[in-house]
Amino acid sequence: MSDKKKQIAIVEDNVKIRDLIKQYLNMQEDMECRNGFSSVENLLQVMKEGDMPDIILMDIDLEGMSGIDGMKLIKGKYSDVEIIMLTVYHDSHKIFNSLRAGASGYLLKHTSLPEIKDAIDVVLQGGAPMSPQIARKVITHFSGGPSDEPEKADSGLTMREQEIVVGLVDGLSYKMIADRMDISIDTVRAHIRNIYKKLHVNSKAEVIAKSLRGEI
Amino acid sequence: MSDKKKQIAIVEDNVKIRDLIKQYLNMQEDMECRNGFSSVENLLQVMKEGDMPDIILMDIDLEGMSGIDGMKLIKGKYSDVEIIMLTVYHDSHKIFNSLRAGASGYLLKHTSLPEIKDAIDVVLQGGAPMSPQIARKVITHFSGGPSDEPEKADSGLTMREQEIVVGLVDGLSYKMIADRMDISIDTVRAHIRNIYKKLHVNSKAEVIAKSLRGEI
DNA sequence: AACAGCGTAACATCATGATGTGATTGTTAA
DNA sequence: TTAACAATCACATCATGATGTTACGCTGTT
Repeated sequence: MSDKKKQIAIVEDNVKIRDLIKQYLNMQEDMECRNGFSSVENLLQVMKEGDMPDIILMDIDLEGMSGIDGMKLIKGKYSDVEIIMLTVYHDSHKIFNSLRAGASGYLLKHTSLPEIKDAIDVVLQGGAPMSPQIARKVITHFSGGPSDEPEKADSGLTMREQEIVVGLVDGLSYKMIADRMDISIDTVRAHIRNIYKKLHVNSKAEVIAKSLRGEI
Repeated sequence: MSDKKKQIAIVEDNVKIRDLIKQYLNMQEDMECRNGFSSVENLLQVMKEGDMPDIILMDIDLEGMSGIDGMKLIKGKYSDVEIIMLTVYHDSHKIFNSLRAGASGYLLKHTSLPEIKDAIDVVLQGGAPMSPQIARKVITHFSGGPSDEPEKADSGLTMREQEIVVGLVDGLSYKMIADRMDISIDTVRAHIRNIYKKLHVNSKAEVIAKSLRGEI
């Protein structure tokens, strides 16, 4: 790691909070926060003049340009700046818009000063800090899926049959499935026969395709 | 919160690791880990008998059914169980498959025991624990955007070979593919040989699975 | 001109998959 | 207590898939 102090910028319109964070960061060995800004416009001004921070702590709810729009702009121009969103919002829309726009992390504002410091360290090490509540939303979003499938068409497969399907999807042969499930190959055949009947197919390939299309 | 101890289950094929975690969790006030399992199959057996854990710590790399497949099965049947994936993999595919399959958290295995305990607490409070490195990958994925899929893992398949793959995914036999493409069945065989070589697989099933996972 | 890669094709051989028939055990619901 | 169904296993047979080897014409590159 370079021993040069990392430059941190803060964009936050509440002066008290801003100065508090700024002071705290300046007490750290390895970071320096020269500038605090009350708006994205101000920050951009300074960056255009060549004063490039390594990491930006950005509030979402700002006067003028929003933090999210600001981030898009900044990421567009200076793509290697890391930006951590700092906000009171739990709102999923804001969170996902931020992440999509390229945020490196997303912290809730009740985060303590040491935690903010830790978050910055995490980003410097290539990680992404996230409050657990935020992570939960992200994951829920994933689970819900991008195009989330309405219903899982049950197909009435039994436990055992589903396990067989899993084996097929994993690309296993009957023999390997039999070994994995500790049953005979003829039993595997029997199950597969029943699966074919229930799914109205007649080849391994179709079962795999159906399964991976979420039609099982 | 209820004052009843939360039931934790562990699925991990390394007995040492499993027992270590189990012991540690049992030393906690508010959690109990009665059962450790070496495979998803074993866990499912016990769950089927009505022994329902609140949270499952699940290794990804297991004998028999993989942790990801296992999670899909479990989430399908018992959707309100929380599952935390525990793994050595940084591999993006595994991570996203886990999250999509409904994992409540994703920890790397070097995670310390107290951190695992904290992770469980986080889940119980409705959050989602995530190692910073994992969070980073998730965010990067988001930044890539939901609509665009830039990673078309090329695999270097030729036009003709891709047509063959389409045929396979459609569930066609060699003969049917030959007819559709108006070539001989031996040519289909030849193409498929080359496809297998390029994709490092050795069955129709694997090609179909890869293709439908967007890995081609 | 020589080389490499693609698309085409044939022949052979063994492994695997698909399907029919039939049977035993246990659990569950009518 | 039947009847239905899940899960287990066996034997048989034919179709399909996997893999090795070899070969020819075409195209683009060195």
